Amino acid sequence: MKEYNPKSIEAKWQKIWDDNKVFAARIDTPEDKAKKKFYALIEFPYPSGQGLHVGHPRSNTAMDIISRKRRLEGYNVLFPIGWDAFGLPTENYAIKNKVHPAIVTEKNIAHFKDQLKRLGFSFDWDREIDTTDPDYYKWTQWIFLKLFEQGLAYKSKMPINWCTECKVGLANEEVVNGVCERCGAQVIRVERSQWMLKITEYAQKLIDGLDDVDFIEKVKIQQRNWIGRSEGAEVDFYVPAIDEKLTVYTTRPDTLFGATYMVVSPEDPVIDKVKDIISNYDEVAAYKAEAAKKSDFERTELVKDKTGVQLKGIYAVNPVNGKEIPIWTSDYVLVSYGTGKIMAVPAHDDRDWAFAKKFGLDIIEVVAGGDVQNAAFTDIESGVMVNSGFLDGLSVKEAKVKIIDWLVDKGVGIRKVNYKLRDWVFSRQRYWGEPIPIVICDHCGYVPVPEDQLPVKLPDVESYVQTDTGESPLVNVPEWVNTTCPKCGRPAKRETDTMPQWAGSSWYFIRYCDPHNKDEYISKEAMDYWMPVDWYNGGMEHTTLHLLYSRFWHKFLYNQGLISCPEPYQKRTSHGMILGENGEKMSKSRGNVINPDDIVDEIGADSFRLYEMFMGAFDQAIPWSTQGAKGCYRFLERVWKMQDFLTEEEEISEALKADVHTTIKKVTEDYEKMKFNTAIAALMSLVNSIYACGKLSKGDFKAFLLLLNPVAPHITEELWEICNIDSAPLYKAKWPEYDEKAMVKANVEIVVQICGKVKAKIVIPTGLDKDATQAAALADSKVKEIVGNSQIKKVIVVPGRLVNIVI
RNA sequence: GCGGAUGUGGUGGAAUGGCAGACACGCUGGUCUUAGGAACCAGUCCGAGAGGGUGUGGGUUCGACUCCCACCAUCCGCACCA
Repeated sequence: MKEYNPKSIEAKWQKIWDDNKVFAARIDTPEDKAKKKFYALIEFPYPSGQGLHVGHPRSNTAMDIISRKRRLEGYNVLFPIGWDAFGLPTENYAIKNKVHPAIVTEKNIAHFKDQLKRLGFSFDWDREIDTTDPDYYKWTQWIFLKLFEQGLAYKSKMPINWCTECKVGLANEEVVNGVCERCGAQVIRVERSQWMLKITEYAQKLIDGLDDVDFIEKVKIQQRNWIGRSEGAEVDFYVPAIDEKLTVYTTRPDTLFGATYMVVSPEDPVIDKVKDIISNYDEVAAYKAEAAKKSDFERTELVKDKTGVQLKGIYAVNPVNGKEIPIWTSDYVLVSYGTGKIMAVPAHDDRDWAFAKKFGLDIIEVVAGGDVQNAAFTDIESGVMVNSGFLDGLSVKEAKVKIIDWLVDKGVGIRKVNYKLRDWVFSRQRYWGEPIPIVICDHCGYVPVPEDQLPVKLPDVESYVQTDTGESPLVNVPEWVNTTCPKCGRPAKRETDTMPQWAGSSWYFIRYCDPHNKDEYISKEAMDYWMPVDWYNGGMEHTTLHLLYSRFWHKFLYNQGLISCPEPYQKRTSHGMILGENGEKMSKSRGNVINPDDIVDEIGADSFRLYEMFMGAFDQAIPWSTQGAKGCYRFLERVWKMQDFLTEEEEISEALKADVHTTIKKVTEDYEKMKFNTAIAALMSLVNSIYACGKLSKGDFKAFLLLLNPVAPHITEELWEICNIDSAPLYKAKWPEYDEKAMVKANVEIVVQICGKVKAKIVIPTGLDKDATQAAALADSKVKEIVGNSQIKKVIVVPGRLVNIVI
């Protein structure tokens, strides 16, 4: 027997798989199409300069296991790979080192590809895509134009999140704790004209669609929370001084009788309108200026301490009782949610209560059950309406229905659903992104670039740095910017903003089905066969970003009749992070980064993959342990040496046979549930049993190799070949099946408890009935001794498991 | 504050109503060795033992890591969303 040499084995099989295109997904022949399809997807990597980190292989290996298992089960499997290559780090690197981002990208991709190939993933490399390839982003631009045609892409001057460091506008999703998700610099609000995508139009569809897909529950919950649907009413408050209605949004219309003042956000246009009417405009204007200066971070920091100014000299009329209430402005009311105005009910809302206490405003109880002078009473389950005219005596729930009917009837309010979700800021003032295919014409406005002129390619520029005003470096390329209007033919300018990183990844799973199509973004044939993705694994950090954005694009395409399924992903799972050996998040600055290359060099890809799957529960964060990885290498060495155990015997023992079948069942089921750690533990146990026997039949070895193959594909193929398990290679074999009958052993050990404490163990024949089991337990000498003369009150028998005697 | 999770040996974890600690890592002792950071063998929850033991306190049950109630701790996400 040769020594186990992972390096040569792995190189050998990777070449065989490649040369024979073993993992190519095809629908060329009727036989291909007759097969059941399985589309497995991982989030395509961003090819950063640092190369692959150990997080990538965790997701990749998991889906590789599922894909390999599916192939052995006879499915036609699509398991593609590509590059999400537009983005800031590459651009920043390009700026610093004065290299074209395309060259940096090419270099990084080559490095990533090399690293991934060494790990032996069964990707279909013929379908490799790259979001920065004009042949790819042509279709990204094409989809943008579809959105534009339907009015879902629009330009709007609005306050956006501006990163002071990256000098770039950010989506809400990219702002974390008031700082830039990427660089950590402060984010401030600035007014800018931006391209926006109307994801809000799909808010309800994005919620509803979750009912029809198999996503892990926490993903669904997080998406629902992020979209933030709430039901309530809009109510009009008349303001006599300007003869206008101010409309507020509330989820508690039942508390309308308790509204003692009104608050508008500092940005509300009504402030301008009352400029000459109110007596303290200077004070209000100063407050407004102060609020505008505050960054989001400062605004959230001051959560507890409420500020505000009354608009003195005017009041609003509560439609339900004609009461005149003061109007205030405060930054605890957000311009971007609801109507930007609220009715304040301090008795039943914590924020209003804090504000009212600070400024000495009235607190009127309208729901009985609390002590509203000491704290807001916000329980909506138990309260009964009081001080509320025709609502008195009703429950909160009943009052809600009745008041809305009343408001609608009187024409002073409507039922209203609101969402926290905002439209998606889609412009970036950066170079390394897809150009937005729009021409700005003084006469015609925003004019889409005609389809036959796509792609609008990125021109070369001298410098990738934004201008001082924060515009895209593309403005410095006059020969590119200056063009003619496709509509009227007069001189016009190209849009210089580019798309955000999220654009290319919002539809890449569609392109994988038909990556080389020059005429369409996907053919009908490929779409009908491959879509939707059957199983998508990825990180939780993408739940409210990529995962939501791509569902939005997909639903839009579905609405346009451009794709045949309403949801892109049938199933979504998520892996836990791999931490450094010290239990902290892996990062360069902490110096705890593990490079997969080093591990593969030392113990090989199979051991590396095995350890990544064995280290712990797949969905939990787990610290890396290089020692643990070496333990997996030891296991594979033991597997390697099993070739010496092979005998001509067909069955070694009944017990081993039962072990093999039990393991087939366990491993088959555990892989499906992504319980890779216990599947591998079962395989290790089986190896321990085989070692105890010291011999092994070919049939048992065959089953074992197939079970281990998805995790450790190289060593299993090699052993299959050298032990001559079959004339065809393992990758052409069939997944093993288990026989329930073979899993049953002749005898079984059961536990005898006395009053719930284990006192003895007895071996009885399998299948013994309750009475016989009980008799066997009572006949045991140790049991007899303990029971003695005590009276037996009760005996519980669980056949095949235990007997519990209560005395 | 709201939402979600997690809590078991020295470590990663297993067991989802039926023998707690499977499977590994580490450690201890041994075999072989010039050597061992290799390989193999034995041991390894605590306790001398009876017995005790899954964050804490209660409950349900013949029986609870598992189910119920209350609490504590840690992690993650969202956060003035009316």
